[in-house]
Amino acid sequence: MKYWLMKSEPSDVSIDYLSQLPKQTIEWYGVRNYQARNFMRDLMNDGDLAIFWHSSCREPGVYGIVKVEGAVHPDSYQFDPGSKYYDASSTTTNPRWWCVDVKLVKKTKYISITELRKYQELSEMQVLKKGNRLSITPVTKTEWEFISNLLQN
DNA sequence: GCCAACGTTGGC
DNA sequence: GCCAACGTTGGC
Repeated sequence: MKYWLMKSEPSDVSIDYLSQLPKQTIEWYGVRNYQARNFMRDLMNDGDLAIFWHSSCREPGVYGIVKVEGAVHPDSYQFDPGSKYYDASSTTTNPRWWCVDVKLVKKTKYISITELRKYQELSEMQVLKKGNRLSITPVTKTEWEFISNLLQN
C-alpha cells in the first residue's frame, strides 16, 4: 500500500462537502497535469491512503484522511462540454485524463502548513517544498507515520 | 492581489 | 528540439 497527499480547493471540494455526500466518496475530477494524472493512472491502487489537503485558501493544510476506492477510470468531466474541465481533444476510446475515486476515512484535526514546516522530520515533504504546485504527491511511510502521530496528539 | 515558480504552447 | 511567451498555481 502507498501513501499520497491530494490537494483540493475548499471552494470546490471541501472536507465538509465530502463528509456530507451519501457515500462520502467522490471522483477526483479535474486533474489536468500529466504528472498528477500518472500518479493516479499508473501508481495508485485500491486501498491506498491519502492526506486530504486544502489549498488556495486562507488556511492551507491537513484536514483529513481519504482512501482510494476501486480502479482508475477516465475523468468524466473531460467529455462534458459544459464543464471547465472539458477537453475537446480527448476521446472516449482514448481518454487523456484519468482519475480515481476517494472515500473519506476520517476528518482529522487541522494541521496548518505553517506548523508542518517546523518539523525537521518533514523537511523533504513535497508539498512543503518551495515552488511546489503538484496537486497529488507521494508521501513516504516515515512522513505518513510522523503526521499520524501529530494527529493523535 | 502580488508574484515566484513552473508547466504548456507554438514558432522557428 | 529549443526556448520565449504565456497561463496557472498557490502561499503569503
